[in-house]
Amino acid sequence: MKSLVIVESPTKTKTLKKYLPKDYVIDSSMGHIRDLPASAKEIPSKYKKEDWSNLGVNVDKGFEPLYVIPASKKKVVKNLKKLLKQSDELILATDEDREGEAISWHLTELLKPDVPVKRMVFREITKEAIEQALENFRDIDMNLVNAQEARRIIDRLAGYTVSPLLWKKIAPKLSAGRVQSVAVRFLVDRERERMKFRSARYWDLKAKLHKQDDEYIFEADLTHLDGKRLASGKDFDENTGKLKKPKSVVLLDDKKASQLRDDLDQAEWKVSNVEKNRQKRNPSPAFITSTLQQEANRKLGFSAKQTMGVAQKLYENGYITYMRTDSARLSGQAINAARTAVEKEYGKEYLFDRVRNYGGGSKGAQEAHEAIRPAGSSFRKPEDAGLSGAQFRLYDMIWKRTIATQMAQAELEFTNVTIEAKANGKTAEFRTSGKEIIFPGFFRAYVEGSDDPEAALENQENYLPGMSEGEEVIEDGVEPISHETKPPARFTEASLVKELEKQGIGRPSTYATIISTIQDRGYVEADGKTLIPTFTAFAVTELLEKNLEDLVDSDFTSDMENKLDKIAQGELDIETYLSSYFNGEEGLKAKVEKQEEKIDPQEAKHLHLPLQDLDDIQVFVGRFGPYIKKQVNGEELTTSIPVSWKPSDLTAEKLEELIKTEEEGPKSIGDHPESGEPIFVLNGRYGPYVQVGEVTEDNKKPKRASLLKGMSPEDVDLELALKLLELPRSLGNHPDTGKEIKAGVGRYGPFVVHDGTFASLKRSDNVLDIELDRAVELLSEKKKKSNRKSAAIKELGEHPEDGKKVRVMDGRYGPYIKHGKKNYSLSDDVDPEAVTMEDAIKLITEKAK
DNA sequence: CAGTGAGCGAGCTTCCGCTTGACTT
Repeated sequence: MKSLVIVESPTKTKTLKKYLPKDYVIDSSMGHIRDLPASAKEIPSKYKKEDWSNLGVNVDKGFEPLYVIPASKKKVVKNLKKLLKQSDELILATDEDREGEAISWHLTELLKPDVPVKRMVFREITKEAIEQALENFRDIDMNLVNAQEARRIIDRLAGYTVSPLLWKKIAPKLSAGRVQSVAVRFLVDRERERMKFRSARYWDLKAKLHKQDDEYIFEADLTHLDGKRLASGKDFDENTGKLKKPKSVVLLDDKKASQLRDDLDQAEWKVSNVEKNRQKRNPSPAFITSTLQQEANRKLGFSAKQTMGVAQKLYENGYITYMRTDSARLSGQAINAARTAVEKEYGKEYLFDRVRNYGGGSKGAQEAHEAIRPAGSSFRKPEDAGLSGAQFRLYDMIWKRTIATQMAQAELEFTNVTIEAKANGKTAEFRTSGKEIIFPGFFRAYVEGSDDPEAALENQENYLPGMSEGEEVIEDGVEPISHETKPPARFTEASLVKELEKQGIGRPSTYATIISTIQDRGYVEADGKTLIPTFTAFAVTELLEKNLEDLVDSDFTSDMENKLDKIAQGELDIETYLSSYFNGEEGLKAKVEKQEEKIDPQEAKHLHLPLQDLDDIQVFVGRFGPYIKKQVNGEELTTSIPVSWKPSDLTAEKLEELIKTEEEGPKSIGDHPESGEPIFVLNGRYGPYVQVGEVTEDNKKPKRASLLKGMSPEDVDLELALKLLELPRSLGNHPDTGKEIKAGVGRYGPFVVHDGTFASLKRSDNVLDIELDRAVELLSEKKKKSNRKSAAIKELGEHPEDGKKVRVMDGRYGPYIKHGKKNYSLSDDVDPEAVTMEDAIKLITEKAK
């Protein structure tokens, strides 16, 4: 008897093969094999005329979905059909969650088996688990399949009815969805808080102290003055920068702080209180997808996408368990392996006396897989695993975190000491605290990273000499310290994934793509690790908040999950649910239709940013990017916001300035000494530039030149403008060859050129006043390189996505990155020695676009 | 490159969740 077993992932087929009888044929579906049509070209022609064809769901007839096989899956289906013909039995072993159940159902629908069909489920691939699964087949759970279908249809209806509204009202190709719109709103909301934020400055004192019989100097901070608490960051209102309760705290400014320091000059310093307390710490749960992405981002600087690429490789090569999971649960096998490793590596005293297992993952977790951990029944030590580069670093982190779960608690002792300084009738209270690690426990293996640098200090020791109440200490100087309150930090990929997961939005398989999607749609730009929402993000979020609140509310997903649970329990009918969402007066369809009439496109493009004193300047997003508008003397003036500006860069002052240049018209800063034409400083889409003469009707383009980086329009005088317009300019002739050397600004920045050889200027050079000697120097540096053959500067390791080698090379035309056989030059302002794998990957993906 | 912020109009854009493709140097 031949059985065909279908799983979701090809890697699983390999491991599963070991535990299944020899005559079982195992193959994979590669995820879903059928779906609603993704685009117009996937809609079968016989449905194209239908009103609902674009949705792929017959909303007029019971929300019947139209399923198609995407081109990429045709081969898979054909192959599975062939294999099934040769089999006597079909065993569906897709994942044990909502999506997995649906995949099994789609497989039966497509393969139409005329042999017996069995559903097999297991949560770990071990001999016992598989043997048990083989004896406990069940049927496909149609309620669960219905729940998945409802989820799929809801997402489609929401996404494909609201997105077109955005095309009509704001800009084509925009998108909205249950997940992405909430993610974008998180970013926009945080940015609004930052824009409203008003910083405050306050001062305190830091005292250097030592014991009478001990030279060790420690520091203590002023916390109270004459019994009243000193103001610190949390006492200030974020939106005003003023104290929330001015009467209950003491606020020191620069002068008062210095005065107090002088007053304390003759003070007596005495320990007034010593408190000790011990605390125990438990290790974090084993990794799930979201926490792995966060830690790799914090500790290794990987993006979510990179992390998943590296993890995929580790998984395929049998180093780790499945990397897309929402459960922190460790199997019995894993716990044993971890405990064995702890004992071997750290000794028995580091082993936790009980088994520690963190069941239950996040909100809405489906727990089809266990935690991400080293594969197998005994863990390979990272150093002995034969890994390098990114794979080694990620595996090492996973190994340590897993081991740590079975390690003893860490024990810490905190000592808080209060010291009083009395002088001139004033009592100043200083505090200091020490931290001692009594027993490191799991700290030996693993300490969780943090987005907050202050919290990262948590696990460091902080020595403090022993002191007792009443003891006198000696002052070694007191210094006023100024502090500034900071706005809430922008999201990073790590903190966004954390927030999404906390709200139960998105799934392990989608966190990385959510971030890509919102970037691709132009809602977000990454600046290093931070994610910054664009003007478009503000416009879209505003429109949704005002008109379709559900879609930007994270409660929508939790509400949907509750309904899906009911469907999965057989307590709610799928059509009833979908109809209540889509039809009726309060349904999505009617709402969108109503908004389509109601919303004025011009008003939808009008941003309401939390800016103060805007004085009727209005901000819009338009076809050519963001622009501003103001009525001046009955006339409507508009002008572009330069492309490099972010929403949070806007201030009333800067916008006034833009309007002013527009209002005054092109303002001449003088006439060209030769032609006599006026020279203007103008503001264009790419920022400020200078122009000679007016634009005439006859299509002739006037001479123009952009301002250089860091130049401000009001600083441009005639002399500077002429210099800019002169580029490329001649520097004279090369002393050796007699040929001319020119300086100019090109696509890759300022350069000098001689006899067809270009050399980029360094950051410290200025193209406007660079002299011949310096140009010769730059060119000869370049020449030295050109006489050499390319040489490797640094090996970076393997690219996480394709495993090809990445290295930094020094070539004839300057340093470049070599990725497989492709080369990418580095710009001159980066230090080739300091290039990291992360930089290289960024460059490669950018250039590949 | 760069100034504008409108409109002709066929056919298209868009969602979320599963999973990894590989024609040749």
